[in-house]
Amino acid sequence: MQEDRRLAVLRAIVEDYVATEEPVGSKALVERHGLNVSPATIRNDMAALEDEGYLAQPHTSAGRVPTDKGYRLFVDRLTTVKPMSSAERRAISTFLDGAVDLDDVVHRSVRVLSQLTRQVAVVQYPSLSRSTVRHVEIVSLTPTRLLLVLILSNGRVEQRLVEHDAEIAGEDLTALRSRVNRAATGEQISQAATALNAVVDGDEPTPPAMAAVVDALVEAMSDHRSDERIAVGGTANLARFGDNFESAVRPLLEALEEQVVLLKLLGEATSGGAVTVRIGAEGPYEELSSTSVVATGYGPDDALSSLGIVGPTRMDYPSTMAAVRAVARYVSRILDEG
Amino acid sequence: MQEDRRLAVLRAIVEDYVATEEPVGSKALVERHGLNVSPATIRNDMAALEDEGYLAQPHTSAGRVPTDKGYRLFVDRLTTVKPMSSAERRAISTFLDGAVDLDDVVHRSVRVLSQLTRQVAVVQYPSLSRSTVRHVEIVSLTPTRLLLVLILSNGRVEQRLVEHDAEIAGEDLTALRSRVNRAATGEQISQAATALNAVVDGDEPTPPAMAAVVDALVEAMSDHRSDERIAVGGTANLARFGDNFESAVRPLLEALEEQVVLLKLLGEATSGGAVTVRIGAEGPYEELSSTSVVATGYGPDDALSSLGIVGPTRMDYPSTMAAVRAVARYVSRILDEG
DNA sequence: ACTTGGCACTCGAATACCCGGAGTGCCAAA
DNA sequence: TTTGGCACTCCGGGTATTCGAGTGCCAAGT
Repeated sequence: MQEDRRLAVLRAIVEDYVATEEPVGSKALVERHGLNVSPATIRNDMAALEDEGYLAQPHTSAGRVPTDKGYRLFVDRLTTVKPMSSAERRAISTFLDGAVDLDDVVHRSVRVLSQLTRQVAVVQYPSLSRSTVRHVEIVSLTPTRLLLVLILSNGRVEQRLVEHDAEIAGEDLTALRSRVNRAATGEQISQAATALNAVVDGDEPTPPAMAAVVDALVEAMSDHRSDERIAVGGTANLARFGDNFESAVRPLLEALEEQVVLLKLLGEATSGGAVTVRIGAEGPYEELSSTSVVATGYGPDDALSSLGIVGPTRMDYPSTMAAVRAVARYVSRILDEG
Repeated sequence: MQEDRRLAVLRAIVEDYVATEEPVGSKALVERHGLNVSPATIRNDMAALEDEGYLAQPHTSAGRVPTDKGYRLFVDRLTTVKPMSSAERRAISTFLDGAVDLDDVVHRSVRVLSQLTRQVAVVQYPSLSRSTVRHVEIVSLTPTRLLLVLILSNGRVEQRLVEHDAEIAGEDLTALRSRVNRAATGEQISQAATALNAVVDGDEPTPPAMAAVVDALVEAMSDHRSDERIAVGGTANLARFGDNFESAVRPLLEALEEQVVLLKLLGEATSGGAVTVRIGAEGPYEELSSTSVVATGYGPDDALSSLGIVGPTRMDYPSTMAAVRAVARYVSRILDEG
């Protein structure tokens, strides 16, 4: 009974604080929400919640503010991710449907996500590691220069230049091309790499430049630089951080340029289809103690890559989570079709 | 005589103001710099400079601050772009030499430029329009799907998928490939497009899918999306804008995401090898009235593309211009070699 | 066992006020 | 044309005061 009300109070405080940006007091609370009790009762509850660490007072005789722990409880137990309006759904789909290639999908996703949430959006490019080899093309640019083009199932195209000493005859090149494709096409990228290496070590006589070509391909496959690419958008929304520029915005801007940090943050989210929320100092980055990350995986099994938003701990979690989830779904669908 | 001193005063004020961020008064001026006159004299000069619009007073009985016009005169007539220290030169070259591909060059450039100037750096990707076609590859993915790979002299690789109805025999494909390459290879991108179109309209019988292939290639060539790409870095330096977040930083962040605006700003700079400076409201964007752009072209003839920085009007122009110029030169050199 | 009204208390935010000092403009003398 | 002198202005920072929202606690009520 009382327990129920306490949770209701916590929820109400979170909602009010998110909306007003000001510590919320007992009186205002009971007025704004339909609690049928007196302010004094609420005060007792608030005191209890504070003891348990869910609320905090900026200073004596000010209203209460949710702590990280309070937000945590809020998102874990008090939140029902509210569905997006059909208008929003339509906006997402039409905007994303206009994309012409992979890069464009990513860019549009960042954009729509940042506009929807009015936060800084972050989208990791689809990672190589899960995708399969669709085709390998080998082109002779000059007598001693080969261009390798590696086409992957996720739409990404990597190319490498290979120099070699001996000239290669046309038919050798054709043979090389077909052998490489036989070994790699259709394989997941990691298997493809080992399969290619096996070809070189095998019994069949290998054309002269084979080793160099295979090396370059394997390197291109295991080069996860493109795994690490990230698109960021909506930085202008940082303006709404309002106060504490030096303490909050600057470290965030720095983190946004340090892709490693971002990847770490997003990475935590890739597991299991749900939307993940990291609140305040829960992560290992102290400088980001006043920011939260809402992220989720996307792509097949939600395991291809991840996307999300970064914002102040004081944010509208339900809407934000809904937006992140919705965008992730649409992106997944589009990647599936493409 | 007096004219000379006035200019010296203007220069001194600009330098002091940039360094201290505070309006500079007559007394401080004559102390800090070796002017051999009394403060009263300086006051007269300052009053004159104010009449002419080069200085302004934030309020009565405060020191003077340069106006945009003042900065303009400063960069136009009072500035000798000071050479970079050899340490800085070395830093630039070693950092840039580590780049592995075109994207990497661009990214590293933004990075080094933003660190050097402690401003927001902006680098436009090398534009297609000036580059030549190095090679066109046509790969048959499935019987009815062709992959076109267009390799340009600036290192960029564009690819397009083409669907067609009729199946294409291997020798037809080879013929197609060689004819396309004969027409396009080595040509500037615009000429290549017209040459390709000419092939289709010519007398020789054209293989069935020729038209579709040519169309796709021409479209890829005239698709200037990659012209419009831009890399931005060093946004964390915006923190040093200090005051006026809403009025200055927010519009800037928004502009940084509106690539069109950035391109416009950079675009002005592409002409004639020198470093261009746009100060405050000189451009068409009123929201950016307290920011300056320092930019220059790079690449052969400095006409390939452009790079620069965006920062507050109150910035150290000589150093900044030097840094921009130095980075542009190194990037040009690297692109030349690659 | 909760809830509620009352009441004294706290503390930040806003307001008013004052003061010092840096800076100016102007004038008369050099 | 330069310079010293002088009266004046005005911002920034410090202090005092007030105001009010909000709290904690207690005793009474259900």
